[in-house]
Amino acid sequence: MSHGGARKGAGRPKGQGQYGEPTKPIRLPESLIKSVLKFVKNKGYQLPLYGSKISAGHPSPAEDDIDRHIDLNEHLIKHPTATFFVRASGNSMINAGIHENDILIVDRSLQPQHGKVVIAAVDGQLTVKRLHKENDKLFLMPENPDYSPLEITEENEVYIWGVVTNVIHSV
Amino acid sequence: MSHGGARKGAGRPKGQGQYGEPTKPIRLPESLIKSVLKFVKNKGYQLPLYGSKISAGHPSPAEDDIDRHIDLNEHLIKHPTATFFVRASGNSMINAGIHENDILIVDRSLQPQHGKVVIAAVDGQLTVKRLHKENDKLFLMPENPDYSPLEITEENEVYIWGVVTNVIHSV
DNA sequence: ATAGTTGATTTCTGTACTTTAATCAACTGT
DNA sequence: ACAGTTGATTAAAGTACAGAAATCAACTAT
Repeated sequence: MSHGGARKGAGRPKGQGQYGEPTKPIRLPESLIKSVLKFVKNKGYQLPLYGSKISAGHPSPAEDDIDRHIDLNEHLIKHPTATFFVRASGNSMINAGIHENDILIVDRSLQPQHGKVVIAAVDGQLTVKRLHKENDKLFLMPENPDYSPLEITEENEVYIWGVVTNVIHSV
Repeated sequence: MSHGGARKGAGRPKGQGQYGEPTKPIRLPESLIKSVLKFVKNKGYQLPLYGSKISAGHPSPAEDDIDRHIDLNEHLIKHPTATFFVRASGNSMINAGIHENDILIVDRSLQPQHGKVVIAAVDGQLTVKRLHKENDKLFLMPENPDYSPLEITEENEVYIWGVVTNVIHSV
């Protein structure tokens, strides 16, 4: 009086889970569970990055043109604990591609070297400038002919916060 | 012959876990476990966004100036399944803040309306232009005086891929 | 006294196990 | 014959439980 029985194909099919693949229980801090579930739902925000050439037709950019998939956080933020964002104001760095209200990604763990764009505090105001070293003198150089360089001396209290790595501009 | 015994303060202290807060086991797809652990280690990539004013001194940008904490993915990508990235080439949109090699964030779920910056396929080549509607005619407008507008007609095979929402520029 | 040892206690952590879900095939009634 | 029912089977999902870790206080030896 047997029903069913051992046979191929019986049982719940594989890949029927919500993720279509095997899962494992992992302990997560409660405060992050919500955002982790969102993160997982979006497959870790791994989105395709295309080049500029696409094959003809228009079903979708050609698969073979996909350079790779990237996650903005991982791609832009190398030192998460040392990184912060600043909203840019003014247009003294317009020629470096920094516009009013852009979001600047600042990495505090990078050395502010000659030629780097840095965030500096001048008179209690954050400002973006390119750091320029010349004959042991340090300058904060704007990249806009309407503005003047500022030399960093003992007198003026200038503190360099970090190095700007990327600019996020809203079109 | 008893040692220890029930008493206040005995036992492993609370908040001694690696996250300093209660945890819960959650099932995750195996392929994403690695990146989820990274995500959790970085506290969900929630980083502070500062304004441009800071209080004097230089221990750290004043706490009260923190607008909020943001996650780049959540902030920039509203429709994860419809979003992709394209690397910009050429400088026909320089006046819109789009430079060579910038990464463009493109949302395919947004309507390409008049005035929006769009990604279009022209002759099998991806191009960025501003969409311009005038008397029922559609144009792809460069934002660089050295380039000319292109009218979208039945003849030329122009397909609009999506709307550019943000530009990521490396300094 | 004082330092080290040991049992009791509490929390943390990973995974084993139970419950639920989905499918197949034999069985049953019309 | 055909549709519906039921047991067997396998996979998925959530949780309970056992072992590890950390701390306290009584005990012990010096």
